[in-house]
Amino acid sequence: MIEICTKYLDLGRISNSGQCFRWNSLGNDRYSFVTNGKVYESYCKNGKVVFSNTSEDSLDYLNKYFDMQTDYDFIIKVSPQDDAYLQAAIRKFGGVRILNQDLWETMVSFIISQRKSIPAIRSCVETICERFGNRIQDERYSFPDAEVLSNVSLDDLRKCSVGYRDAYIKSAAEWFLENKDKAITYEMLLEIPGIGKKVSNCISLFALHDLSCCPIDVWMQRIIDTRYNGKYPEWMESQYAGVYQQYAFMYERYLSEK
DNA sequence: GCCCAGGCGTCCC
DNA sequence: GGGACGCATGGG
Repeated sequence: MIEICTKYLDLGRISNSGQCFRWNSLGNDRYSFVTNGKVYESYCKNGKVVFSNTSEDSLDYLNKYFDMQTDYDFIIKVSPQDDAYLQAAIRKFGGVRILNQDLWETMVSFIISQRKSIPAIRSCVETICERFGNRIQDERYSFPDAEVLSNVSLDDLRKCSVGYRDAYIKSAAEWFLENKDKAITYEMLLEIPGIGKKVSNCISLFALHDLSCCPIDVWMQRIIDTRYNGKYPEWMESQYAGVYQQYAFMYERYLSEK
């Protein structure tokens, strides 16, 4: 068992943040998630986040995964104080951090994400893991690496409910194997069929950890149209745009559910 | 059954 | 460079 202490780490909200698709609620505010080829279990106790089924050798990984080196206090402090909408979003979702996720898994997850709901993305990703990943424990499987998916037939990919994205995934696998020794950038990702600005921004934010990247999906466009009269607010072009975007994305979805 | 989803590629102007 | 259109599929 290891613990991480912070006020900006809300497991429940992170699990529903739309940046990760392999988190599950275990009930009683406990969550499991698959990353780093392992299944982690976590809960919050006395202001600390506890990882109950792992030891010190995962501490460095989890500190990186949960972005503990970034000062969210500062990011929130320098946000525009006169923007009532953004400040309300921060108050509600300030416990969400931008995760440092695996590049390859994030590439495939967000290629799948286009024109799909978050539950549908989770379902697709989980099916791909069950069919092509390695069994870790119980019914949990690792995310298959690029070499494995590059050798899977389009038919077998399509059986995972990815639809027309099957060829995108396969060409992304080949691209990734060719470029795996290079430093991948936002611009390079745009070369891959099926990856446009929005998806490349998501990958750059959630895997390359460029906090200035600001994915504009249907929810963000709705925010621009209805909350800012069709004009991009200043914070969308700031150096922490991706973080503010995450709060706003979740806040707008939250408001629509009420 | 209908509508929508963390969009993109293509075509056409 | 911008706008219309088709796209596979599941969840609500």
